[in-house]
Amino acid sequence: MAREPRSGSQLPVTPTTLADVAERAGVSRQTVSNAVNNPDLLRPDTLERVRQTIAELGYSPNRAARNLRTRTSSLIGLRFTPAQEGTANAMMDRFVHSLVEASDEAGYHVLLFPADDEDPVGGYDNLLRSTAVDAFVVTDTYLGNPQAAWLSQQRAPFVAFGRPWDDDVARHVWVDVDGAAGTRLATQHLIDRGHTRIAWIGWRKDSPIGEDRRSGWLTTMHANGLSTTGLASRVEDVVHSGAEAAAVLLDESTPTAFVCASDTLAMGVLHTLWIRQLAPGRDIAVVGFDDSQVAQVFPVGLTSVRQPLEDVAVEIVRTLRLLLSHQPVEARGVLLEPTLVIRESS
Amino acid sequence: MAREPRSGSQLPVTPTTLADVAERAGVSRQTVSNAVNNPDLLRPDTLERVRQTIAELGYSPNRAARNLRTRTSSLIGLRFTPAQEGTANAMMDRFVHSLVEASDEAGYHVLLFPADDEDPVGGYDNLLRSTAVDAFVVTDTYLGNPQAAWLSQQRAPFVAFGRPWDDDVARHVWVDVDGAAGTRLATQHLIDRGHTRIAWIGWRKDSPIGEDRRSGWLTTMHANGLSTTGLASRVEDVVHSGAEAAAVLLDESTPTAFVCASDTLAMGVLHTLWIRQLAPGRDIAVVGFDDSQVAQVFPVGLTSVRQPLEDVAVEIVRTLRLLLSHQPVEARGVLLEPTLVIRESS
DNA sequence: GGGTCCCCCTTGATCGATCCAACTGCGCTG
DNA sequence: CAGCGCAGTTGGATCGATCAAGGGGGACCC
Repeated sequence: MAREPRSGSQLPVTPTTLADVAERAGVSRQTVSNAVNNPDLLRPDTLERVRQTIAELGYSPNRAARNLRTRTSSLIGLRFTPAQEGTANAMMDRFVHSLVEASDEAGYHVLLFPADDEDPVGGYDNLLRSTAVDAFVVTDTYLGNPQAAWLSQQRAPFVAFGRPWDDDVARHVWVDVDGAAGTRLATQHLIDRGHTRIAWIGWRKDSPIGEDRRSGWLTTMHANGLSTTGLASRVEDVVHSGAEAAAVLLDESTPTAFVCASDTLAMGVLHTLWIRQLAPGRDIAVVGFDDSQVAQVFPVGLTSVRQPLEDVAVEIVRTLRLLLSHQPVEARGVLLEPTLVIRESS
Repeated sequence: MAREPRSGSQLPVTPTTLADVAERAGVSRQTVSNAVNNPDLLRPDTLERVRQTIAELGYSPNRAARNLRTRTSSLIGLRFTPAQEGTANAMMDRFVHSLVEASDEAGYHVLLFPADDEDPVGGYDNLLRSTAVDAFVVTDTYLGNPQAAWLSQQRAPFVAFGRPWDDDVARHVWVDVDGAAGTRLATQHLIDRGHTRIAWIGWRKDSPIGEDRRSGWLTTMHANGLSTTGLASRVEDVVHSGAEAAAVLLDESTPTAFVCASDTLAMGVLHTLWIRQLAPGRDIAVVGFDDSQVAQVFPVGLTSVRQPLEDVAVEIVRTLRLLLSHQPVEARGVLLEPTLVIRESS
């Protein structure tokens, strides 16, 4: 089993194995394994000697062998939906970045696999049965999505980013951001600035996330004794629709501020203001949702609700570790608070 | 070795193995393996019988065991740089999506690992030595970046998205987009629309990518007999700088159009136009680079150069497969042509 | 002196796939 | 009828790690 050490820093044809280290350090394989995984079991001087040999030979445990024996992979699967080019998608990308960071700190890597429209659970099934990943992070848990239910049924460990809105079925663990709290922040911010006629432009009624965000605006308005009649609009999540809705609301209800369910819709409002020669922030205030790049780069900075995606990722990874180590999870769901990033538009 | 088949569609505690399939189908393990990996070696009726058993038991080969034996992982490593929140980053995210799709079709998955600023090759080294990935895709090959050179030296298979600009050192395989061709398209488009005084706002001189894009503008102007004196500006890639540069150029050289090295800078130009009450597209034309979401969502759609990232990803995966199967790669580098997405701003 | 711990380390078996060499029919040839 | 080649199949070894037992030796106690 003797092997040549790495010449220079060149990778050898066959990488160093645990047995190589053992022989060189004059100990058994198990001792080397313990030096890596259970250092407390070794006498300090032995540990030091083995560690030095590991460093000398540039040894890293073979992932495949370890995975085979321990029946784990240190990989977290994430279905990466195809680029749809909207502001919501950009939010997801920011989340993926956070997830990669958080996972790494817990010793996990993130494995991406594509979405297959025809077979929504196909990718999951494959990775699960071939024991390629330890767990999943599920991101699209909107109403009627089969993934979460399917994974639960398979007893596959996973954490969802997003609440199960039809909670009579779902019994899984989740982390989410309180959208209503976000729009409450936004609305209160505008009220504090003296606005009283604050309009809402949101998504269609069948979107639970949209209705949640809408409720934040609604309750805050009412809590402040402000009327909301004629000030709400529900449209498709595209710039064009946002612009139209803003035009109609301006004509019919003369609002002085807009709270939107997304930055995309807020862009639409800004478009209408532009056409009507109204200055955002001075004439009319606008607040968006998601703090997308558009909000940041836009010449007139767009005030927007920002989801704490870094925290979401950390919380998800923390929960995953509990699940994987079969420890009890304190709460089935965790709800995090968003923040308001204030810019020139309000 | 007898195991219970899966009850219903529930995942068993210990998944089905190749030996289970063999026993149930009344053949040897090797025959099952061949049915999966070398179907031609089996008699049609045997193959059919084994395949049916595989389907019945819901068998998928254990990834770890296969990886250990074959010394491959079917994983492609990609360093996922932390979210810097610029338009360039959004471009990378779009590329990752394409890469996941292209990899999947070739039977690979994408493994993300975070960037460590202190040790630029740390993540690579780890994955390489632990044989966790088969190859890498390197995305940040700008001047002076050590990754590519280091990987080459380690004889690690990888393909770069981006040319090695200091090509006296680099000898690796790459795929890139012809930035100069993009700005040529943009400039010619503006010339065709009757513009003669077309300004350039680009990055600082030490960016080879920026200089490449600049050259496309320069050569096209000269090829059409147009002067470029006083029409070029090199600044930081932030909105603010773009706005300033546009203001200076407008005052001093009265251009009627702008070509920018990025959408970020184009946003700055739009900002200045907004302040000066100039209508983009009607009074002054603007072209950006990268076709980011900002360009698409902006009320006045921004004309922008779009990189064919889907094609880049496909080409990268194709090249990787050649590398991994030790087949000769036809060309050390492949240069793809971008397209111009024309919107209202020009 | 001898037994009992405990600490530290070693040995053999194992995870589940693929590689390897050998083995079995079967048809054909000399 | 022995010998040979070919296609299909077989059991055993192997990849490199961890798991589960199994010592050896010193300290300590009776």
